[in-house]
Amino acid sequence: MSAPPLTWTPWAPLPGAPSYTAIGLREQLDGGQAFRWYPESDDTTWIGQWSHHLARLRLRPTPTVGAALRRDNPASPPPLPLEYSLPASFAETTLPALRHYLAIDDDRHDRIDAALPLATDPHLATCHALHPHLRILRQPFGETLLAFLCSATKQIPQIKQMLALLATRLGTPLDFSVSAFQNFSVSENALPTWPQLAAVSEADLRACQLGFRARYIKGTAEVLAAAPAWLEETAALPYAAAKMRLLTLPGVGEKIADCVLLFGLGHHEAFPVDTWMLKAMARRYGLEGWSPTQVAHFGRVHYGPTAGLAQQHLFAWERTQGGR
DNA sequence: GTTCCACCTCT
DNA sequence: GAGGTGGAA
Repeated sequence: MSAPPLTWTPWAPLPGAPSYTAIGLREQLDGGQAFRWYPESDDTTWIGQWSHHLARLRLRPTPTVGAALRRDNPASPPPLPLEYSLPASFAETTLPALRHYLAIDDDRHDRIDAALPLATDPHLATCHALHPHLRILRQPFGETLLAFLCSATKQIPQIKQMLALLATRLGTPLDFSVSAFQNFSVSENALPTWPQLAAVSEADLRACQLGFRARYIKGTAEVLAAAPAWLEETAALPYAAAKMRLLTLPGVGEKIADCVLLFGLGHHEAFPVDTWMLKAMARRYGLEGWSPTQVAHFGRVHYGPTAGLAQQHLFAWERTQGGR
C-alpha cells in the first residue's frame, strides 16, 4: 500500500512553449504568480506542483562550445527552448495539465500579448522587452485563493514556506514515494483543499506560520464549507460579479481579489495594485498621491483587457530594475 | 469618504 | 517594515 517509486520521463522539448532566459524562467515560475516552484541545482531547472500534479521544467542545456561562443556577450545569453520531465506513470494526464497551466497554445494569451499598447506606452514597452514571453499562468482557483490569503505583507520566500507547511501538515499525499523528491522544499502532499481546511483548528493553521492570516483562512474555509458550490458558482461569473463575491470573504480585499481573479480565474481585466505597483504607477505614470483603488481603476481603464498582463510586466520590471 | 492601527512572524 | 485587510476614528 506504499506509494510506488517515482521514475521521471526523459527530458523532452515542450512543443509550443516559448524560449526563456534563466532570468525569464525565474520570473515566470517564481515571480509572484505561483509559489510552489523551486530551483534544483541551478536556476535553469525547476520542480513545481499544482493541484495533484508534479512537474520539472528546464532550459535546454547549452553545449560547452555554445557557452564559449557567447563569451563576447555574457550579460545577455539567448533564450533557450523549454524542456519538461514528468512522473512517468502520470505523464499522460500531467502533460496536458502542464500545457494548460503554462497557457501554451493559448491563443487568448497570444491575442492579449499582441494587444498590449506597446507603441503608445513607452514604459510598458521597456518592461515587455525585458520579459517578452512572460504570461499569466492558469492556476487552480481554490489554490490561488489560499496562496493569496497567505500573501498579505509577506515576501515570496515566506509565502512559499507557508504553503509548503500547509501541504506537508494538512494536505493529501501524492501517489509518489518521498524519496523521489530531490528538493526538500517540495512537499510530498498536495495543498489542503478548502473542505480539509475547514476541518482543522485555527491553532493548527497558526502552526503553519500563518500568523494573523490563520484567522482569515479559517473564516474563509467556514464560508466555503457552508456553501459547497461557492467556488464553482464564483468561477462561472464575469469579472465584476466574481470580484464582489470574493470581497465578501474574510481576508480578501481588492488586491487579493484581483490576484485570485487574474491568476486563478483568468480574468485579464484585473489589475492588482500592491505597494510595488503603487510605487511604479506613481513614478512612471505620474500618479503620485493616488490611492490603490484609484490606481487599480486607472489600470483597468488604461489597459482594458490587457490590464492583467500589463500589470505583471510593470510589476516584474519595478521589482528587478526599479531602482533606476 | 479617508486615515490610522493592530494583526503574526521574520528579515 | 514587509507584495494587506478590517475596524475604528
